[in-house]
Amino acid sequence: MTSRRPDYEEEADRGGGALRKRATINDIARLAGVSKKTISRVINDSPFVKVETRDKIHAIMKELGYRPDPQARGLAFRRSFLIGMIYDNPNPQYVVNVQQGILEAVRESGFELVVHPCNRADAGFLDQVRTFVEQLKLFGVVLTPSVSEDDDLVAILRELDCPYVRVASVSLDEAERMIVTHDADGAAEAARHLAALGHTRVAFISGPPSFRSSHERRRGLAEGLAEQGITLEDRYIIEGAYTFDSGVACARALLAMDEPPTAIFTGNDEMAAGVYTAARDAGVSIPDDLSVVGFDDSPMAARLWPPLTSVKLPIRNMGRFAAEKLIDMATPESERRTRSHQVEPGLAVRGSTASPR
Amino acid sequence: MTSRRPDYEEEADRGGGALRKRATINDIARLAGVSKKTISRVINDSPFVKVETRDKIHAIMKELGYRPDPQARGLAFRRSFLIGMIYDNPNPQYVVNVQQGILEAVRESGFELVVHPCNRADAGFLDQVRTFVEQLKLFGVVLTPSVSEDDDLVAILRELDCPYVRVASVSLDEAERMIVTHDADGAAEAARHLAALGHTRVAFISGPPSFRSSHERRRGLAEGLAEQGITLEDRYIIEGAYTFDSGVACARALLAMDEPPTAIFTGNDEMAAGVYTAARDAGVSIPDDLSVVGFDDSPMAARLWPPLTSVKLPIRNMGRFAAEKLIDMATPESERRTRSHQVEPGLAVRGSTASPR
DNA sequence: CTGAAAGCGCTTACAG
DNA sequence: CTGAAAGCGCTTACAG
Repeated sequence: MTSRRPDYEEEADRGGGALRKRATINDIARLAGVSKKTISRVINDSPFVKVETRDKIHAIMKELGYRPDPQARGLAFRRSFLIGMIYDNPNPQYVVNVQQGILEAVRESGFELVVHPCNRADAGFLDQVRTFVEQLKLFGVVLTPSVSEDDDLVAILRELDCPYVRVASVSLDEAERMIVTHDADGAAEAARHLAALGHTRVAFISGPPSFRSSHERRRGLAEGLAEQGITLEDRYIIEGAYTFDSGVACARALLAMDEPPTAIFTGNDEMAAGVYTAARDAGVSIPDDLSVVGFDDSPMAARLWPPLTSVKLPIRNMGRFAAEKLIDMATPESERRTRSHQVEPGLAVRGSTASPR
Repeated sequence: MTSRRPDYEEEADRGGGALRKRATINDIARLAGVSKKTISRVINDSPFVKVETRDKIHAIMKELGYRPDPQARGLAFRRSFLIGMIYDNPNPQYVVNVQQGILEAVRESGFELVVHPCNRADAGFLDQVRTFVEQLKLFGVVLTPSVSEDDDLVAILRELDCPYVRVASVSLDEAERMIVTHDADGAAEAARHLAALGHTRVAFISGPPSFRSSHERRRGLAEGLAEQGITLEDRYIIEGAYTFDSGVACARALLAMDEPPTAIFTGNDEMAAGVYTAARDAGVSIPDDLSVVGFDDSPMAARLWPPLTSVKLPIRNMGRFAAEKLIDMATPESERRTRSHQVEPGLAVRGSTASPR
């Protein structure tokens, strides 16, 4: 091989194919003096290759910078090396964090991430997901709430024989296929925090009932309060929609009560921001007149005034754990690293909570 | 073909391949009584197929729900049907919006989106991008700031013959490869708004100088003020880092001046939120004592109190336009829809701006 | 432990 | 306007 000036190579190639053509399995086989099947065995970590043969092949691969073509492998395997993330969560911070977690897990693994936002309200929703998974022959998919709660969707994935991991507030499937976020535990921690401050009239603004998390967060709050002998009264439970406007409206209703709550726990931070607005309009001071706790610990939480106390989920880790489980499914049990995939919510305590007057 | 009960099919298949095996080009060819080359011509919209032949083939494809396998086509084409998004922007809202725009553009097109966040400060940054593009044989990539400003990165893409479109505040490349966001125009609009309110002592908290946008936003502000006969004084220009904390620090310095500004324009909303904190600590009231204008119109802008006036970029459209340009590159000029890809910033006027006392 | 043949589902290059 | 052959870069199934 004669060495060429890079300039020349670039010049010669503009508009054409790759520069130096990348080595293929055939090149490696020829150089190693073995069949390509043996190269294939090395690529796939088969134990049926003599150690010296393997080492020699590895050396040649390294020298040529050889990397097997995922497209060709995929065609032969009838499966790609792509992991899909299917989601309908409107919270960008959540989405980006999960993506980052998945990417952390797949780094150096040869897998790549394909994103697929969707809308469960769309008529063609299930068909679209089916096409997506089928066309890309996805290696597996990560599902986040609320699509992770959709059993019809899961049925399609099973039918297509596409591995999946569901991220959800509560277990909905076999353990290997679940990342459980224990939202109730986080809500219970918020409840204990409020109880410790001396609150007894605690209200809950829930998300829409179609989200599991709405129920889990409520359950956790009720149980956490009950531990301290406090009742989450029905009159203090009100249904929001996980939106800012619904937070404003619900808070207005609560603050207009004859005996208004001294603390409000909201299903997410977005609604907590709505509570701030309603409180301001009503001349209610946070935290002096009213304590507020959110859920998500979004970046906004720390930017509000006073900064918002909020339940925090390790979202990036949730994405990473999910992808790791997916990859584990393809790894022989013997070679699998045992690793814990426990998700534990926490509470970021800030200035929006204080003892009632 | 005998029809089977779905139950049975599911039963029979668990853990195996796809249920009913999907039709291939060979099935279509056999049923149509032509060679697979002719099917291939139909798939690729070749004009060299008799109309009746084409129609017949289309009918058969439709009946069988045939969709060509992108992996197999990709292997033969030496190029995948994946579009990459390479980014290092820390703003999740921005990232998610661009992603949505790209997905809008590729919908029904058979392309899919692979995301690749990265860090320009990493030692292996360029190599990682090269591997990503090379391994996936990307159809093309969309670059957003600040990676869109990286000429070394672009050189690699050219070398790999990978089409790209750069999203940036100012033109850095041929028109077909650029989505120009005209940040300066948005900043100028902010300037005109402040001037109209009667402000003359206007300050600018910039982003890091390594971002083009920092310079463009400053330039636009200066030019917009100059139009109205107002000077953006050097003493009122201060360098931030696009972070909340830097916004706090810069605003503190500005408010401590003997003759503090009556209005502050920040390079992004995150720093504007920092200005709010510094103003609160200093007992300075927004907008009575100080007007504030941000950039991005992030969701937080409307949640702050008072709601933040901010320059708004059509981020989703920017992503869509970029992907459309990419797809256009592969479309013969004759069939290309002419469509405008102009990006125009706007100004969301809210409660954080008022006339100075 | 290793290999020759056939195949994954498409396209290119050539021929007619 | 249409097709037979070879090939894209891998793996499976079989044989030894």
